[in-house]
Amino acid sequence: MATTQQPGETMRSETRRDRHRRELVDQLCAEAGRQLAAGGAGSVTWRGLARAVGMSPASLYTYFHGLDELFTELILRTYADLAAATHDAEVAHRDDELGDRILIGPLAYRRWALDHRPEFNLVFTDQLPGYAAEPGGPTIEAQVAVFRPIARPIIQHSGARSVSATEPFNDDEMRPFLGLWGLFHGLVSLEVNHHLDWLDSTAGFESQMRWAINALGYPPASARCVTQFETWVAFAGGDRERHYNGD
Amino acid sequence: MATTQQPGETMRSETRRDRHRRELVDQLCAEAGRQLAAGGAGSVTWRGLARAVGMSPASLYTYFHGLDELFTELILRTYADLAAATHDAEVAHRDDELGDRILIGPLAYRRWALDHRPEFNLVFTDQLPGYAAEPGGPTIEAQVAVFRPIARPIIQHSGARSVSATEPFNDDEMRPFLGLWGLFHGLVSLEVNHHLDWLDSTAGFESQMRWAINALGYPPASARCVTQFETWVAFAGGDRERHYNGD
DNA sequence: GTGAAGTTCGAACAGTGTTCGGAAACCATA
DNA sequence: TATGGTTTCCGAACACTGTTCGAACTTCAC
Repeated sequence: MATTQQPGETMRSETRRDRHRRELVDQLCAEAGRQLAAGGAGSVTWRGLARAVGMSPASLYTYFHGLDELFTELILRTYADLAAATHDAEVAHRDDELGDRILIGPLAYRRWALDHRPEFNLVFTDQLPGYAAEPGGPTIEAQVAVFRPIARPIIQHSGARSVSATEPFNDDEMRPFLGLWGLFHGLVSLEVNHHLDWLDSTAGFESQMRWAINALGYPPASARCVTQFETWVAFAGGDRERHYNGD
Repeated sequence: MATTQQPGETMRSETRRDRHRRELVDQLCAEAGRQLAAGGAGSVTWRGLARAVGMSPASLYTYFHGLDELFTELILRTYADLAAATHDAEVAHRDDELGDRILIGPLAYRRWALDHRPEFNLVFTDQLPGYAAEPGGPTIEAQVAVFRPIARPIIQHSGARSVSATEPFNDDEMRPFLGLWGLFHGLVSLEVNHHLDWLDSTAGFESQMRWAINALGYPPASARCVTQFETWVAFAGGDRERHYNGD
């Protein structure tokens, strides 16, 4: 269980144990993320994790109640990384025209997914049996944080009231966005799992998204939008990468 | 390795061992399908399978080279079951109007997925590390068999030449279908993995599909199309179920 | 300094996939 | 029908896995 400072508690100074605990939890998550990226969810193992940090397998139970709890923490951190990717992309292209701003979100979503295939599957498909995010749980907010930057251009354009950066969208605001989400999530999900290897999936994704943006009544994105985004990723994308691994 | 009669071999009468082998492979796949449906891919286990059929774990290596080979066979059989679902739905509604025929495919796709969540994830996401279907492999044809009945109304309507039931579609015919596939696959994938629990996903799916059919320029599906399909599933769907489990 | 709380570890248990050698059963052929 | 080769089956073993327990050890708050 990742211990976070409860809001009601008295603010005590961080003790020596607390810092060690915090650093070790980060180290464990980073190592788990490495094993996940290397060999998929099936190859992140309790004993291997203990071996990587030089401790006994039994000792790890001080920091996580078991493999399930470690996976939920890993899911939350992966959500945060994906949210950072979509957020950074939206911020970097905030001054572009509307069509480009709408296209940027799905592009960032796809780029992150193709660079983090096991993480994408870990977050979006049930790898463990019988696991379901409880309605009030932190998974929901993490999910909203992923899609807020993608939906912001649309909602800012359609809605009369402006949308603040921190205020979460409610269901009514999310619903018209459902179709677009389904489309690019489906295409990305198929591509991540090698179901679109028989075609030029990059061009296919771009053309499908342009068609959808047009069909929804928004102005078309510029021709240079995709290449502009890719060059931005090439320069700014590397910085975030170290941020994810936590070391 | 599921031994099938090679076309070049001399046709010998099925010996006692051959029948026993065939029946046991079917029994193993059926049992694996049961464990998969019950607890997800992680809970179908080699020793548990041996226990279920009353044999030693070592003996199973006579029929499958290992857990990976059993999973690929299971994937193929699951593909066949999903293909049967979409095929049966298309055949049953072949005389409906164009809009309804287009909507029926995604409805059948979604219905099967919600009734077979672990199977859906097994087929469409990489559960094992480093597995990728080879280009000429049987997975591709199995995938085409799933989508041929869904795409048939569209291709029959748009293409000048008629499409036979057995002839596979080529890439050019599949590409305009990509957007629709991405849309309903994405929505279903999200729904299967409990990412749409916060809304009425049934109504959302229906409205999104109707919108897409309209945006693509096809006539709208009738209002009673969905309820008609569901009642058809309630009567005819039960028959196919036994067909899948193989017993 | 003292008692409580947190941390670490070794040992053990039950479970897993897989390999190997030998003993049966089966089957085609002589 | 007897023979020889192939196929099937099993017990034992190996190297793993997640998890629990109890006892030592360290750190913290008072």
